[in-house]
Amino acid sequence: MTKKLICIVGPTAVGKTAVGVQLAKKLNTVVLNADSRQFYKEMSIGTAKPTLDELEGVPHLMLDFLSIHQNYTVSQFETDAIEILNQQFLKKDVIVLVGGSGLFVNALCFGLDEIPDIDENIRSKIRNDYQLNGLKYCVDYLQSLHPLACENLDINNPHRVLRALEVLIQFNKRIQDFQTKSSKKRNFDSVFIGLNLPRAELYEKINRRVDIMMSKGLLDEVKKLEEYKNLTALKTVGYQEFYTFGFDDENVKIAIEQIKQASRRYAKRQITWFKKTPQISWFSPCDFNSIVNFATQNI
RNA sequence: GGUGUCAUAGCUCAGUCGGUAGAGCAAAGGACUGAAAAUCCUUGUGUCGCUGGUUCGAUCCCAGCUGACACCA
Repeated sequence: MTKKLICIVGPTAVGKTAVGVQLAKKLNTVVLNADSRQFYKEMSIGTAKPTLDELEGVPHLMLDFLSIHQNYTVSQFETDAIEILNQQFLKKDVIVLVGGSGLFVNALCFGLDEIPDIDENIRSKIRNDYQLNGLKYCVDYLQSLHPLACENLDINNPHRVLRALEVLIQFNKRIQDFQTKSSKKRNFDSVFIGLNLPRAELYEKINRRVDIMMSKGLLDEVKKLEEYKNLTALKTVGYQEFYTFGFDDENVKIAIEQIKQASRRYAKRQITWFKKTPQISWFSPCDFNSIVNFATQNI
């Protein structure tokens, strides 16, 4: 019998954690986390990481296992998660994945194309070039290295341009030529459960959750991490806003509104992402019975 | 009570020498392969406060009304 990974996906604050825990209990299994900011030990309140109580004794894997000082990438996640799944599938026939980071879920379920690591020197030189000379310089540089380097490339997007540059410089091969768009074969089947709510209701929940985070002590957590605000992990909704606006009363109020807004926008992007995955069956997080029925029928 | 200024997109405001209007923000939609809670792209019809008047034609000029603000009593 093929092992099953039941993936619970959807926008932030929709209620994935609770559904995941309940489903895992029902199926007597564990939860694998695929929320890229809940990896970090130092960030808990602002990432809505489930508390010990909320875990209800269900083991959670890949939660709270990294330091913000470690560089972590999607491809490392792919490797680590596959290894953990292999171990767990020795004992379990079904595992529940809970996560809002679409790229990470896809990396695990469908795989990334293999691109070897980039030399640190090349990488930092490119970042430096970008800082000094700007995006247009990088695009021109790309173009000068390969006439078709910008084909199907979002040249307005610094992340994409810098990545394309580092790959081209290191391997003398365009990143597009690494990208096969084909899925990797996995030794388990993925079953996708999408959670969503009417937009107004979701936004209500998001706003309320930010207020709850504040009452749980978000401000202290954020202040404690301020000296690391330039780390990638801290480039996160709920943290950056305070570093931008500051900590006195007036600014805290502004930052809270900004966090709510950024979270709503983030939710919107997540919905856009997951909508294009045709394998997903959509449910309301309140409709737990249907979710259980669907899950049990598909394992 | 008097005088003046203002009233245009969800918000803040431009503008039309009279030919029914456009920015920023918000919002919506989309993209996404090693920074992804990141990053990027696209999208602007609204009784131009209300009622009349002048005019071929008024959001624009005139009058009255309503509301906001300022100053004077």
